[in-house]
Amino acid sequence: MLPISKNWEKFSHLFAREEISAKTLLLQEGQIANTIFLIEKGSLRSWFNNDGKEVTFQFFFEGQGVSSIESFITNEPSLFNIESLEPCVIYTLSKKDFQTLTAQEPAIKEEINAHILQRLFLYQKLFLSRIKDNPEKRYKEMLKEYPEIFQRVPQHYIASYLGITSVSLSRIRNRR
Amino acid sequence: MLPISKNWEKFSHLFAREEISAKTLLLQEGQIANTIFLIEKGSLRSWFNNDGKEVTFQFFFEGQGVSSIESFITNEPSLFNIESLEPCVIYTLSKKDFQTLTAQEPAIKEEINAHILQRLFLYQKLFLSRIKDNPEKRYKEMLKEYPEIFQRVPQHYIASYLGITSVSLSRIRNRR
DNA sequence: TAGCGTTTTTAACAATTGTTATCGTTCTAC
DNA sequence: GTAGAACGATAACAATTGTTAAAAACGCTA
Repeated sequence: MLPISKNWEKFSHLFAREEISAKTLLLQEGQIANTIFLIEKGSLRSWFNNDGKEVTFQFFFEGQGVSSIESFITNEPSLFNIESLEPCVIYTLSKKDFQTLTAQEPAIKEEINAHILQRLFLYQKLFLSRIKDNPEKRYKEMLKEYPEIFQRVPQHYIASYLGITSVSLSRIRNRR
Repeated sequence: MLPISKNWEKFSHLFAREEISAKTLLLQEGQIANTIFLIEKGSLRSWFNNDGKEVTFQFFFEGQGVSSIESFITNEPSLFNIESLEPCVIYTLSKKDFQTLTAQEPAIKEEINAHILQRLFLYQKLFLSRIKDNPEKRYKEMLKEYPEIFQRVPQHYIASYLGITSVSLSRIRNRR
């Protein structure tokens, strides 16, 4: 999630509003990210292909800013796809405009750096969760912490996120 | 690993040489880290207690700088222990001296920031490995990438690092 | 080198998850 | 509104891992 603050609002004219349908690919694995997306309505997920299997590893909702920020910053190919889960209203910001913006507003550069740190702390947390907890415990943790996700996201994506098959998640959910 | 560079050498007088035996606790979970360790000889591991079970999650060798850098910087209690695997020769740097040092040498502050980023990228990599790969694949990856670790580190610590029991690792190793 | 604690292997069994397939149900696009 | 795709539950079976225990191998040191 990019922290969208006052700093950004002054530049709202640089953002383009877009309506997209569900399952729209906003960024493809291997491409260099040249856009930042802000979600006004709807949800996105990031996923990558692992030996023919989709692995979902993050969900995004209203108010969040989304990008393959590593790719966006370093110009390296993105390691993952960004795709809509529902019909969305998003605002897009091109890299060119982003550069204009950061040049004029160093505070935004700081925000981006803070954002990268946050992302990486998230990975740390997720990694430790994988070490410590089995799939069932991770499921319960997720249900407790982010119950709203289960209301909006198809279960097989959540299974993928939890590192198990949808069959296994279905079993865990119906374990008395 | 802290990248120990020329910047540090000027301050070698601030480091205290210490010889420690195997299985010495250098930092205890819950304590605030107030020391940075440089390994001249020997090896360390970081681990934490998870419901009574030790979980090892990193190994350190000669030339590496080690600390619970998050705790050291933020003064929050460390989330993990640092313990010697073998008899070691280490150099220790106190937080006080470290602060003197960073005040005089901003480049070292930069190094530390870069180090934190590196650490977090490591978590990202490890997290994705946990998502993508089963224990057997992670073992093979580790054997290919870091064969030297297997020469020096007891197998049950490696098993813990891979997220499996030592029994399971033994089975995987002896799978024809 | 003898003894003791640590580490690794092996075994048997239990629990969990994966795989494949089927079957309703729900969603979506036309 | 209907057809086809997507989704969730379930079943049967296979594969993997966990658990517990015991024995074998190893390494240190007295």
